[in-house]
Amino acid sequence: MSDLDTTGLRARLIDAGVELVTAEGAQALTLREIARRAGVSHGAPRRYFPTHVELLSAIARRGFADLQNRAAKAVAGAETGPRAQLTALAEVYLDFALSQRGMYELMFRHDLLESNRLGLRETSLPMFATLVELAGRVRPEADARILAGALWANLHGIAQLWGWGSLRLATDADGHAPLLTAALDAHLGPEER
Amino acid sequence: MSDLDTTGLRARLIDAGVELVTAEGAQALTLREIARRAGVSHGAPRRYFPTHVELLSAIARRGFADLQNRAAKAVAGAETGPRAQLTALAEVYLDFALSQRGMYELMFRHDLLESNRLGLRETSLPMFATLVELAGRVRPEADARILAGALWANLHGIAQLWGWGSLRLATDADGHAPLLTAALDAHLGPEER
DNA sequence: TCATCCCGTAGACAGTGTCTACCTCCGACT
DNA sequence: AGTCGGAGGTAGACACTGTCTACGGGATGA
Repeated sequence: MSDLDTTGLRARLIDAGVELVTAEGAQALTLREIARRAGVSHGAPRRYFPTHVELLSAIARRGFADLQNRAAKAVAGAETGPRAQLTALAEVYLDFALSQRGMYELMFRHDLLESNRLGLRETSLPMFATLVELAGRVRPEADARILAGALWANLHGIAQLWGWGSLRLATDADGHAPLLTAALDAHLGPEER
Repeated sequence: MSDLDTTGLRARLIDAGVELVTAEGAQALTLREIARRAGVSHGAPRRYFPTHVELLSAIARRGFADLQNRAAKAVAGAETGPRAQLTALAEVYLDFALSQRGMYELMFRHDLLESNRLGLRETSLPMFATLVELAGRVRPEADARILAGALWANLHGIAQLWGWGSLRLATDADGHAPLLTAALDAHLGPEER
């Protein structure tokens, strides 16, 4: 019944979708193609996902969970101190967005997901909570939620604009790194305070 | 031949597309529906736009031009001083993104546009150029392109995350304003330096 | 007058998401 | 043991999409 069931068709459909979006991008996530890759007819998914959107949402939830895991691991593995942990979190976030482009794209394609109803916002919440907590410790004088929200927005914007080439800089060799450090320095203050 | 022709079918198709995306959002921009609204058969657009993507790109170019106009007007109308002009530019940018959601969404849906080939990046460039110029005057010690890029990314992220509800703050009444001022203060320094 | 294109029509085709009728097991109940 | 019922998947229809191709018609130019 839940996504943890690794045997049933439900899980196989989600698996196929994750592979597909990773390999081919969000626009490849056709209901019929997912069914094909899962080895069933195009009508079968309807048993478990009444609509295409619900299947895509289940796939996106996998992405949010993945990102959440990476973020938690990064924070735990970083040197202590909120600033270093935030840096690690931000690096992992951008790395995820740029290495798992298809999945990241899906995760923020609100027209493809049941964004408003339960599920997705809840899944992305824990990462934002740690973001708020760490941001509050770095700059106690600021509104932690605003600070964290602005920082998240900055990361998201870098991922999107850099990710598909809207934003090209003179220093192409460095990639997105200078943007990331600029964002961190701006919102959190320079590294050595 | 160009988008400026207000009589031919080419311009009528773009007009219909702009109205449609404004009223119904990006996913409503069907080739056939645009043709219907322009009063022609579904095969007619092919004369002027060999593919769906090219028609959508022409519509998006209208959006970029509109945004560019608003930005220029905002900068011209603001009090002198780069910081005030940047604030006005940022406000206009966010206002555009949130009031013209469908068009803004289309403008950054790279899977729908001929993003790489000529046209779109060039259209969004002048705004970025003024962004770079103003940013360089506010903080001469920083790399202007990096600074402008990071700020643009922040605006874009706020527009996206706030725009469809990924980012909800405690202070719902204020809307996105605190995020905007946080971003401006972070990248440009507080208002009174 | 007649030939030539420009420009739009109309139909076909494969592919899509959704709906519905059916079929085929397998387990439970009498 | 025999039968019933429903869970779970199949298959076909439907309306819609983007693209392609054959066709028409009307103005323009030789």
